[in-house]
Amino acid sequence: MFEDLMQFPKTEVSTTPQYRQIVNSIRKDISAGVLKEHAPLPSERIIAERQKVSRMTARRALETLELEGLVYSEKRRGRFVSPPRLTYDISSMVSLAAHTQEHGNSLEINVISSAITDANAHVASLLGILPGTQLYQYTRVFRSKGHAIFVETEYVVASVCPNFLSHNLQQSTMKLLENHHNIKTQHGDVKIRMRGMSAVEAQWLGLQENHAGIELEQLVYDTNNRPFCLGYQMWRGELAEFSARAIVNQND
Amino acid sequence: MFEDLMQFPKTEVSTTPQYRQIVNSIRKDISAGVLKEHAPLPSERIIAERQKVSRMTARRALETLELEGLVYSEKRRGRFVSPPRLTYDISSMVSLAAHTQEHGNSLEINVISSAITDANAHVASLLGILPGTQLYQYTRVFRSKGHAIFVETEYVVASVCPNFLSHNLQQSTMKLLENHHNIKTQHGDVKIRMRGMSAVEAQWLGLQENHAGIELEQLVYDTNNRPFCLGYQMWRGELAEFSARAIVNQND
DNA sequence: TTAGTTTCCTGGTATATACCAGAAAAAGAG
DNA sequence: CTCTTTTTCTGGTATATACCAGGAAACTAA
Repeated sequence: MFEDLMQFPKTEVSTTPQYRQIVNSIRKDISAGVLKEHAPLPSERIIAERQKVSRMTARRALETLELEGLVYSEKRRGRFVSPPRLTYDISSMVSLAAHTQEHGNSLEINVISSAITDANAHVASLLGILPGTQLYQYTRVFRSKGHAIFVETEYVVASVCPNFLSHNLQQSTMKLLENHHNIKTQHGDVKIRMRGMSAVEAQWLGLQENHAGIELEQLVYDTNNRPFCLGYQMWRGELAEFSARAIVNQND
Repeated sequence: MFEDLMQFPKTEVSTTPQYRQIVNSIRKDISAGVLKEHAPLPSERIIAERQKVSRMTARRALETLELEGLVYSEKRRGRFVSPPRLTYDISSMVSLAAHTQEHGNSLEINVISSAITDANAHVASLLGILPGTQLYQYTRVFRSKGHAIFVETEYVVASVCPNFLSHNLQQSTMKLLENHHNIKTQHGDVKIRMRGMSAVEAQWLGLQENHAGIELEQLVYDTNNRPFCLGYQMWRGELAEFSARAIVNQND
């Protein structure tokens, strides 16, 4: 299965570091399809043995592949080949859940927690409300084919949608608010940044702490131009791709 | 200067790993302002000595801080505190160069290379031209206060702007095309993804290979709805934040 | 068959050591 | 004072070893 690893001529005095040679070899196997998506990679110890390097060197090679996004690791289970990226169109504020389901790709939603809370200073200032105002807060994990893609925490102003939490949260929030509370979304302000995951986020996604991810902050406005929902999505960086359409400001 | 590192009670039998305790300690110093932006962190050897851990453990702590984006490293010079993120508004296709300069933050542009090339299959398909069509290709590094932020490679269809490369490329491309070639930008399709840097990209930015970054792919259309410019920006992930505005599709 | 236990395998943490290459500062020469 | 050389400091690579904790599979007793 991992023949390429064997053939690599280590005798050849190369200036490229050993760990990087291993990286290249595995990368080749992945792009050639020898290793398919979600397939387990050889373990640190096995690579060390086959390549005649120390385990720490093998480890470094695998960690590099993780950094590149070609490989992901689950806590103590092993390392696996990353599947192709999932594209999320942030310009069309349509919830990913609705979008993906319409296109046949299943997207499972797990509700981790839901509660009524009081807005803290940060959330309050973004939502334009007073600190202490009642909010619905809930956290959901989104999976595709059994694999966690991202985790989302949303804050919804409670006064605009009484008994919100009594609904089934395993669906698109925007559609839920539209159908049951007559709130129409007008637009959203989105911010995207790269960030290391916190301990809880990593746990929710079944990953190793400090896994690199992309955070998506969404502030959603209703047709009265008032913000009513704030969401934070933490995506596995290697699985995500975001698309947007930029319109030129004519009076510039 | 690094007093906090000394006081940390390592005797306290904690379940949190030593390297993570060091991470927390340094993180505290950064958020408290003891360590200011671009300030050098103590070296691996010094941390190892002071904290009475092996150098590899100190190293792991510093690498974790890099993953989190709080710290960046320059090749063999040392590690430094990351400055605050720079926000780039992808919705208003205004070039970052123009935008930043209007707001007083200087943004220096270094032209690394510029040439006339033939479109390869990939670029051609995106630009809607035939492979082999002549293109202007140029690479520029963008710096703020002397620190590299991102590197950009753009491909412009040569036929629409003769003698394009004779202009000074140390300015906004969109404005240049508008002023000298009467090409007006209408909109752009943007894609954002996290990626490890290639060797050259890292070199251009003065960073270590496999530094995590964010790639921004921009396909720019003119008022005839024809794509004329393709750009790839590689941002230092810890320094970038992208904002966009999403408009809801009413007939959804 | 099923439920529980044991064993093996995985990565996670940690140490101590060694040498290399490049950046930068210190020392020396003119 | 400037230019060159040397030394020191930085991270980068690499080895060999050790023990731990949790997942998974195999084995074992009901």
